[in-house]
Amino acid sequence: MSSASSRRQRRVAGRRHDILAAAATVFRQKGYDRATTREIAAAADVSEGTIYNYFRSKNELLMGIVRDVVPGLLAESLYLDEMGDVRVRLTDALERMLAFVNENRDMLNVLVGEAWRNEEILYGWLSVAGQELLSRLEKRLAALVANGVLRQLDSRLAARAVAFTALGVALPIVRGVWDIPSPAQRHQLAESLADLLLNGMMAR
Amino acid sequence: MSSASSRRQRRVAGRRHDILAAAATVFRQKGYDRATTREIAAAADVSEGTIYNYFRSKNELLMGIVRDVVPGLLAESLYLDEMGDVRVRLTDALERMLAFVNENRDMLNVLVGEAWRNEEILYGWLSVAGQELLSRLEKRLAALVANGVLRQLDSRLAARAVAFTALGVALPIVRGVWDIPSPAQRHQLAESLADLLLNGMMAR
Amino acid sequence: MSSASSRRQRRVAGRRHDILAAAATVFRQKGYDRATTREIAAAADVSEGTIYNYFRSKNELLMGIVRDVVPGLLAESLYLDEMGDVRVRLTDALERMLAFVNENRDMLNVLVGEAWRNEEILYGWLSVAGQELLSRLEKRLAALVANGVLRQLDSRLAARAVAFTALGVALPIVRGVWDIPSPAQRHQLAESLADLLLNGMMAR
Amino acid sequence: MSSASSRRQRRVAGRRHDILAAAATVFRQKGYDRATTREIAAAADVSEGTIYNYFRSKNELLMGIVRDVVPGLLAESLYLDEMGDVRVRLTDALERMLAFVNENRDMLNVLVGEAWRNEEILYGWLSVAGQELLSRLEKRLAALVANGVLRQLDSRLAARAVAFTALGVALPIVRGVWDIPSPAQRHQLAESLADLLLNGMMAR
DNA sequence: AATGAATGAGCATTCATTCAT
DNA sequence: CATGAATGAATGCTCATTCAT
Repeated sequence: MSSASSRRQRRVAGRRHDILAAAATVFRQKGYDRATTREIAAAADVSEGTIYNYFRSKNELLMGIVRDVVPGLLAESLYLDEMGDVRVRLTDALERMLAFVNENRDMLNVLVGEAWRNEEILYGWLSVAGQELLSRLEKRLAALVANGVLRQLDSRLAARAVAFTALGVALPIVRGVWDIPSPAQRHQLAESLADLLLNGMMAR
Repeated sequence: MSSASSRRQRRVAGRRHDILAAAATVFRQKGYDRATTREIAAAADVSEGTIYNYFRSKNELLMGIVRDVVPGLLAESLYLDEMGDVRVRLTDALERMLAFVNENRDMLNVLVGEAWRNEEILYGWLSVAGQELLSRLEKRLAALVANGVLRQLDSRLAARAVAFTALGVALPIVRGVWDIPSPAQRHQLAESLADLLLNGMMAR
Repeated sequence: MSSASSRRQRRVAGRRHDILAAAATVFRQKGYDRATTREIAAAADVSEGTIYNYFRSKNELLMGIVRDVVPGLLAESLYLDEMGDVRVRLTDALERMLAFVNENRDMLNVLVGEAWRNEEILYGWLSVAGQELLSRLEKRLAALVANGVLRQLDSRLAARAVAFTALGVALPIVRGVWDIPSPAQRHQLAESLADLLLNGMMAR
Repeated sequence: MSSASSRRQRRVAGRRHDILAAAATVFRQKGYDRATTREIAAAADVSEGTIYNYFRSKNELLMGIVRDVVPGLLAESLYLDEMGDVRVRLTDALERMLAFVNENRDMLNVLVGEAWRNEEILYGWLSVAGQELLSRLEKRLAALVANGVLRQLDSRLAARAVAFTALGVALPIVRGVWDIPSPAQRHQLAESLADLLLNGMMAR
């Protein structure tokens, strides 16, 4: 019967996801190296052996997390190409970024922490996503400069400034040293950052 | 004899420092967890046992590195309190920060990487230094706002924006994904960032 | 229905045999310890669980193989009790032994390899078969000595010499370091060995 | 002082040997696969970690045993090239072989047992030693045939017959199913085997 | 102080066996 | 009966730390 087999399939898919979520939690708490497969198994309420029915090794757990997060990272990247006031659009983009970071704190925490040491993750996944984001951003800024909306500036450098400011804001959230901001706080933060980035701090 | 004992002190201090430098190198290459005391001993050209004559544990090596770096972090913090054009001062401050980061890449790499997981390092040292920097920066910005040099803005938020932009720029250097910038490049980068932070991206 | 139940019996017997054959193959390739039930199941085109419907444990697979081989070992043992020229009879016996070894290489390989370690197999089966063979052989030789066909010799020792020579020749075949000899080669080998055993190497 | 360092060297050499001897004992009792490093460590009265200060892996223990045994195997090979009565010389050679087998029962047991499964050991060491022995033996026999001491026979086949007879006699001793023969028993056994090999079983 | 061999707790991974479906 | 996911004990190996020399 399809119901029996599909139920099993669902259970199997569920297990995979459960194990990955448990791994992300333990990796965030202890870091990849200090996390043990025993802890992960306990966190997933599964025996140690079961982990190896779904993943070939501890490292595959990490890679599974990477694969789950990175696509969203790209999908949620800053959209500035739509119509409308540049301030509104930048605010909106920053806000969505903050929301994404907020929702994926655990996995991003693991991802960034391991990328700091693991070249495979850094260059194979995170760096790829980062380059993609930067290049999209640079094109939008160049277009806005051409339109005369933004002043003459090095669009490559400006893209980095925007991206790194966003990174600088996101990191403390991901690391958990900033309390999770509420949606309203996120909106205000995004607005203020957009204001600063567009108008600078100087008095006129 | 004072000369004899001071010579001994110097030799001892030298050994201590050599071991710490070796540990920082190995920690950067492999990360704290994957680094072995055997490797550190080899890198310091010392036996494994000798490490334990100077440090109580592997973790103390990490803490020794922290203690060596953090004071410089505070000493090199952004000085904006002197006289002169705000643009020149901000440029100068950013430039010095980049130079400091450049010179201490190895130890900062270890420090940031471990702070990502280690609450003791994060809250005991890095966070303390960060809070100190932020609070100094906020005071300077508030003073400049009061002077009318800067426009009315949330000085707390602006301080964060400046600090996080600096962080965002520094991280790739520390991680080693950006080539080490030359002094000239650093100056130009600092100038551009100061310009963006002060004047924003908007056309006037 | 008797036909239905006998069909089931045959199917069951078939499965049992298939699993045992698969086990013998995998045991020969990897050795008992390094063979996994998963591999055996795959080789038998059966699920892992099914093995345990026919055998209580992995060890029972080994014992099943033993039980399959040992009776043949005894049945094919050296017959010297018939009439005729002793040289012809010894040649014939050695030839049949070689043919048996050739045909049962896989199972004998497993059997000997495990008997080397496993007291149960060695003493419970192989040694029993060996003792039986030796004692039959000794009796034949003693009779031939009594008949004056063979010279005065320690029939116990002579039996061992014959048996061990046969063993020494058979082992490399079983182990697979000798190419499988053709029937013609087997005949020639048997003839030469019989000649040596009967006439020795000395010039007259 | 040389005494201190040489003492350490001796202790180190002793440890290596102790561990290897313990490994040989456990390997013989349980076989390579069923032997655990924990047991070996206990048998050597050493901690598990210490094993790995002297050997890279469990497999290296096996290889260490191989390297210890094989040279002796070749050195003790059958010398038939000296002057004197062929019967005396063959008896002597067989006797020395039996003595060697007797003294190295444990290590030979491991060696043969593992060669049964392990191609590296079989072809890398045992087979090499065997080929060397066979070729030496064949040359001696050919020379004796040429001298007219032995009758016309296929020296290749005769060498195999002698070697395999020796193998067949040695195996039960190595396996431990024959009680360890006393020197006197070994002499008598060697004499009888030499007699059989040289004169055969036939009445004249 | 310096050395490096010894220690043993701890870890990732495997695999025979069980049992719900 | 057949299946194969789940189990968890067992294993080879690592490495921070100790300590006799």
